[in-house]
Order: sequence, then structure tokens, then C-alpha cells
Amino acid sequence: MPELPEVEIVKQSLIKTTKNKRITDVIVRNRNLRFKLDNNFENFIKNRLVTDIYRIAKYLVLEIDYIKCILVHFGMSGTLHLVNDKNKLKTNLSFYHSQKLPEKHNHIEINFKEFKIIYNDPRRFGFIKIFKNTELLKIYLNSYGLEPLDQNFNLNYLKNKLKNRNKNVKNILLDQKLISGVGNIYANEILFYSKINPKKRGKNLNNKELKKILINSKIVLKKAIKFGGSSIKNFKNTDGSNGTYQKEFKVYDKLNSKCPNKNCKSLIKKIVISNRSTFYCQKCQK
DNA sequence: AAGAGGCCCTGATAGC
DNA sequence: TGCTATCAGGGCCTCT
Repeated sequence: MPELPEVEIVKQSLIKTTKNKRITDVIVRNRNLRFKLDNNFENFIKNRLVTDIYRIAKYLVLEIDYIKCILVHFGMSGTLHLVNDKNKLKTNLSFYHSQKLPEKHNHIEINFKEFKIIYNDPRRFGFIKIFKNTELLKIYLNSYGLEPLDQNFNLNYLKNKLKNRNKNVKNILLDQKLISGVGNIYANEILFYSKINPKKRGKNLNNKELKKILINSKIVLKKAIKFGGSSIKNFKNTDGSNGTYQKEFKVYDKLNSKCPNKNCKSLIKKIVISNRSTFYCQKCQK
């Protein structure tokens, strides 16, 4: 699920609904997420004000009482649901497109006066961490690379990060320490638009190719945000969808489809790179 | 030291 | 229908 655009959409929904609202109660049903939820989590946020909500790469940050914060990572299957007191979905948060609250895996419930937010995560690859101040959060994310939408994400930055890299460009795009916020879907799409073979090694990319990655990573992510992110897996009981960028996919999950480029009759190929599905056009991506 | 692969976990789906 | 195998939008850890 959640790559940068999807988390951005969640953030935007949360700003509208929970900014400057007070948390009245917290219920944790399962602490065993990717990392065990801090034993102090409930006390840490109970009766506290959510003073801001922002996003760093694929992380969602809830600022608490102007100083503290909690960091949310959605892993592969984490979703947030805003529901009213009767467990009816009040607003669809983000990329999750069911009208109903899932029945299982509702691990954490954060109550506000008139609604609550529920963290659901079947695979439990997601996690939540608490930080006493934003300085500590900065230290935690110290090794993270810039995200493509950062204004300092420019040609020089890319050159410095990719110079002498033996790593293939697909893995480079997925390496959060080099470039943050991009996941498997958008990595595939960015490389298609850039006409670069995913297996090409970083050190072999010329300036022109780096420029294409630079520009297309910004374009693809911005467009995905504009479309409300991507919703790819159909949950049961689906009934409408928020994110529609999946309709714009050029290569992701398009095995054996015709290459979308005009005058190209090649079919989209699927290979596995470091255990992740990789889709590309052999003709167009060199 | 950088890079590849294993692994954490549940659920949906394909194939027999 | 019911089993098994495979695959998912991530990233930390270990090994080489």
C-alpha cells in the first residue's frame, strides 16, 4: 500500500478532521505490530491535543501538544479509518475504499469527542513509534534520503547519491536512504516514463537519464496525489474508491499488456528484482 | 561497505 | 469444495 502519495492523502484527511482536537481515550487491542507498541503509548497521547499532522516520506506524523509526536508507518496493509460512535464510517480516509469498518485487525483505537480513528493492519508490517520531541524524531530519520518532492531534490543531489553505485536503478529508487517515499508501484512507473531499464546500474546512468528520473519522479508523485493515490487490492465489501491513480498505471501489474507508447508493439514484461515484481517495456526502456 | 536475500504476517487467488 | 502454493504497495537484519 502506502507510498508517498497515499500517505499524503491520509495526512490531508487528518488535517481536516483531527487537527486541534483532543484525544479522549485510547484502546490498544494488539501491540504486536512490526515493532512492539510502546507500553506508554496510551498515557503518552491520552487527554492530549493533536496540534499538527504532517508527512515525512511514507511516514505520517501526529504532533501532540506542540512538542511530542507519534510516527505512523503503514507497512504493506495498514489503513486508518475515521468512524463515528456507532462504528459507522464517517469519512473514508484515503486509499481505503470500503464503506464499512473491517471486522478483523482493528488493532488501535484513538477516541476523540465525536469520532474515533482506528488503525487496521492485517499483516502487521506497519508500526507506530512515540517521540518525546521532534528532535528525537529527526535523529530517528537521520539516515533517510530526500523525497522527490523536496525542493532540494535536484540533479546535484541525485548525482551525489548515485555516483559510483553498483546497485540497479530500481533498487536505488526503493532505497529509502537514497530517495525516500517511493515504493514498488511508483518506482516501476517512474522508470517507464524515464525510458530506463530497471536493471541498469546507478553508476551507468548519464546526466540525461538522471534528469529524467528527477523530473518524472516529481511528476508521477504529484499526479498520483492529485488522483487521490492508488487503490490496488479489492477488499471485500468494496463499494467505491477514493484513489484512482491505479487507472493511470502504465506498466505496474500490466504483464503482457501492450506497451502504452505510441508505435511500440512490445508487450510489458515482468521480472523479479530483489524479490519485488518489476514491470517494464524491453523496447522502450534501455 | 555495499548489496542481495531472508523474513516478519495475513489474506486473496490460482491451480490442481 | 478443499487443499496447497504463490503473491502482495515495506524495510530491518544478516550474511557475503
